[in-house]
Amino acid sequence: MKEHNIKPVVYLFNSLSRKKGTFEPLQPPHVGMYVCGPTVYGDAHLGHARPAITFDLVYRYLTHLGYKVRYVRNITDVGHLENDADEGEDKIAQKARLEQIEPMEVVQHFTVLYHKNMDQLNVLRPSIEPHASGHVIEQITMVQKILEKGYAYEVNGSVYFDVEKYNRNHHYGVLSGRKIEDLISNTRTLSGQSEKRNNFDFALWKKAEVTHIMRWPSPWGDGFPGWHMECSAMGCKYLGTQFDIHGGGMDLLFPHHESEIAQSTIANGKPPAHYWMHNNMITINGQKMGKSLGNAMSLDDLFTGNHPLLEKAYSPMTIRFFILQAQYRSTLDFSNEALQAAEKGMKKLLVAAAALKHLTPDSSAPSHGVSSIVQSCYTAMNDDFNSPVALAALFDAVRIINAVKDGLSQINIEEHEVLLTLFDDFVFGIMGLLPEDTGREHEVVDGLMQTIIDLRQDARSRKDYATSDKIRDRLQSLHIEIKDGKEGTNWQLK
RNA sequence: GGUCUCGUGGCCGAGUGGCUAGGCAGCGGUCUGCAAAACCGUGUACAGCGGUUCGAAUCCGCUCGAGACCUCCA
Repeated sequence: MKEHNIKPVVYLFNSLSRKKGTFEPLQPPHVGMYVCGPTVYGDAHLGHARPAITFDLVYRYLTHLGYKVRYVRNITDVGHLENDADEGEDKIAQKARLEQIEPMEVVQHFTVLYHKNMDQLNVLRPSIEPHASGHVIEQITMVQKILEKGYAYEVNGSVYFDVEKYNRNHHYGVLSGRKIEDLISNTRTLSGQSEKRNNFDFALWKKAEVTHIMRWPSPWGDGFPGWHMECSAMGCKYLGTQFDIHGGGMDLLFPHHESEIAQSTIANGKPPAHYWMHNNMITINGQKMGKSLGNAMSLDDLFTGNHPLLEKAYSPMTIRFFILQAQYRSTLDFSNEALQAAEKGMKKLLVAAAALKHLTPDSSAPSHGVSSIVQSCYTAMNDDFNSPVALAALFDAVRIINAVKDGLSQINIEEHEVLLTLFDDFVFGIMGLLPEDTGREHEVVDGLMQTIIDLRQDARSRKDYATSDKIRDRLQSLHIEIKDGKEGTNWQLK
């Protein structure tokens, strides 16, 4: 483990117990984490950013603490069952038919787009990113195991999980808090239902109709895997039959994760994950944002400002900061006002981070109590990854940095070092924020700006304010902000 | 209908029994040729009603309101 003053005891909220508890990996220092990734049949939207950033934070923080994390996040490219007019048709296949192109072409297109957007958000790539389509054999094998154990039945080329039988000696509903009796009256009528023994049984393998494009051969004929199979099969393949953390959006709690638990428990003799973590939803006007609700905002829309709900474009880092300003288990309400507040707050933090590097420490300066800020950051993150509280602590440091920068206070060498480390670790390493103007032309621009600032300074010393104001106004119209301070003049892009 | 969650100041958002969360916006001041930025100061916020307690935003009950899941979804 990396050396820290703070004992790295992480408390996390486990959806299984609905309580916070200490995080104890099965095989420390190794941590296995599986997170449900995107179905690549449409643009990546704000809703995809939340789990990606949430679990990126978890990944970064656990890694920072010294854990060796294997982070697996899947790409769903075999589709799930659609539930509109084309009931039962594979999502990917449906889109492909519409566009008259190959399903895998659709998959490729949206996978590339997803990766691009995630890179923009500075979300680290997971250790392994398995595709469901590349693991059909593993899924078939797992279905066979469940059949052998007698917890599934084949009907007409499809295989279903026998929930009622499972529930006799297990609890189908441990995760979501449901009771099987409640499910009986509440399950919707779906195609193929008549084949099922009970309408709450779920498909492990589904027969492909002749028109179905995406299909694979199996012992039960041509078909495709059931909705929950891929995560169980791939999680098991790369992390073992039991691993530490399984994550995803709250909307996946039931039936997806519940069913994963059931089928893995039968296939492997034990439930798959020790800790289940679920991020909450992003809302628009208090309502969940979702692809199927038609109110989803794509990440490209956000980044370009090209959407009727958007007053302006918001940078990827603004989106990241916005998401980190809420604890992952809370809903986060979207609005232009909130996004603009996040934008300004983040800028303040990043400007201070840059200024920190150029502070001149004073060996005789008294202490600012910086170590308590460091402690607060760790305490916050250890408490179920409470990023907003950690950010609040960082803003305490911002105040100190600005005071020193303005010559209103001094900082000693030790505390300067502590702050440099803190910002490297937390702002950049753990929160994953990036300064936004890190172009290659940066140095040139810097030089040009310095020249202009010097000229303006000359004018000012001649009291030629007409010229100095003209320079400032022209720069202003280019969204370059001139800031005169005690230590000289700075500039930044607005 | 069933299961569950939430309701915090102008906005976002932490906080789970007593100690200033924080950010944005606003107001007053310092600095500045003017400004911007920064800094300092500034808000009797916890949906309502009742209960427990020396003490409740925090625990309990009820009422009202909002949302999620039960169907693919992050």
